[in-house]
Amino acid sequence: MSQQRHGVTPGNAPGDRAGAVPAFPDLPEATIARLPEYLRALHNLGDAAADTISSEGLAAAAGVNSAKLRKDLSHLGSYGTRGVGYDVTLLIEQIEYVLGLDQRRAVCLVGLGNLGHALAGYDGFASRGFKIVALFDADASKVGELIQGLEVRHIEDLGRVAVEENIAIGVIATPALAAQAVADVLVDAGVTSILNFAPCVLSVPANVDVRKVDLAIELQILSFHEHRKASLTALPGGRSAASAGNQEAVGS
Amino acid sequence: MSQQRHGVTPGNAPGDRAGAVPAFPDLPEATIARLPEYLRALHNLGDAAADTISSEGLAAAAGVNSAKLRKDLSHLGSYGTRGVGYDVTLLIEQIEYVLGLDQRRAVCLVGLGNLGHALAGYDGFASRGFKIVALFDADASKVGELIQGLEVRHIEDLGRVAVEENIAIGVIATPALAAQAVADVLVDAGVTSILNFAPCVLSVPANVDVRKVDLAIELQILSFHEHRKASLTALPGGRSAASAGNQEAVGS
DNA sequence: AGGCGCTTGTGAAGGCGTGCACAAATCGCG
DNA sequence: CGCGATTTGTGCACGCCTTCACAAGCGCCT
Repeated sequence: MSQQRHGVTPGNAPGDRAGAVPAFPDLPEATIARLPEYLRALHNLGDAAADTISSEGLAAAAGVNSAKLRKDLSHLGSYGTRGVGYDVTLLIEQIEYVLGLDQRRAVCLVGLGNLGHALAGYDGFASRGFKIVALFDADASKVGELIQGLEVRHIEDLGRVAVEENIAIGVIATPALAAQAVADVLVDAGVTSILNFAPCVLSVPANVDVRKVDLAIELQILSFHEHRKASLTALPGGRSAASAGNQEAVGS
Repeated sequence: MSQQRHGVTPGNAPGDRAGAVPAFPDLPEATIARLPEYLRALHNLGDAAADTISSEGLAAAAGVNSAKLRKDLSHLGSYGTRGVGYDVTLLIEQIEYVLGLDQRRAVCLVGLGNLGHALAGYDGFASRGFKIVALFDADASKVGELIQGLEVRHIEDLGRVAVEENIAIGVIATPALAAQAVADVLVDAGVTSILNFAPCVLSVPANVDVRKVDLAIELQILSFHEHRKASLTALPGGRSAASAGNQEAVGS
């Protein structure tokens, strides 16, 4: 599910390999969403395994169909060798290049409640190449607090600092009521990507990308599936606890 | 994008309204994912506005196309009145019923690091009808700690407690290496829905639903769009800061 | 009572994504 | 040097989802 999308108006030459410059083959959104998963799987494998991997193997590690994986990778060029597989190092490089991970992007985090605190200290960001360079909150009592070596600043400094530090990505972890105002400030400061944890819809200009993570929505979706499963009572192979271990392939 | 899905094998009578019993019109996954969003919008509106709302109005509040909203709602029956709109209260009731929110579902949370702590205290869960009834961690030094009035238990009690408390949904906020083992225990204890925050693929039986939230992946997707935007330098309406305020409709 | 405006519900078309199945390509071995 | 085993890259068909456009239905006003 692509989240809030926008007109892209690309129109590049189709067949040119991504040399080292602009010019993007416009990738399907679904593919883009899976590339980070492939990348993670590659890093896990790269630690221990051989220097080449088949589409079947990588697909299993990433939890997808091998045909899908091949098609995804084919969109960014031919970086595999028939009869052999994909060069792990080269593939990592390519995916990181396409995702733009070779360039450090400055991230700021707004809202340091429970969730914001956790995000500020989340290992996953740093270990995947993102660095939070500034923290903001509206609560004066939080300003000045040190979190992971970063000082919390007042939100009124957000606009200025965002410009100074050339921040590209803003993370909103404020209450819903404050989120739109924060987004407006971020946009004015030139931020063009927003990750929104507040449970609300954000209005932004068309050139700004917004992705939303709503924890409660995820639970509600699971709740639906629970409800559905519960309404199918009389079924073979019901609810008896399966024997230990994981005996199942990872569905599509 | 539906996450890890599984064969459903439904086959219900198509035209029957959801009276008060089982029998589900199998909703499209995409629709299910949007229902919580509609529900939130309805709650926001219900506080202040009239007791009826048009598809156009609700669609705007939820950030979607009005045609899509009507089709989504039509899947769960005709709860609107032509020429008038949807009865807010009735619609809320219906969506909550379909999502199974009228029944409290017990949730447990495993892993009380940074993220787990935040999730344990997250208002959004309680306010949307979910109640975390148990906390678990493998770290003995965390066991016994009180968080939001709940005592952290050792993970070896997970299986027993999950059965006792009839827990339906498990939230995994452990490091990636521990996640699969935790999932196995949850599954053995009869948990049939898992929300996974660990950056890894989980293997579970086909009757268990898994949804995954990976914060780093969200950032990487945004990073791609940043990269793409940056590679389209020479464009009209470039990067000059827009004037204050939000001047844009919320794209599809 | 009749007509008019408004809004829902839906048929149909188009686009996107998935997965199969196979041709093309590469390696290794005899 | 040729052959077979292996694996990538992709043409094609199918199904899901989105979007448009419009008929059907409802309430209100005259």
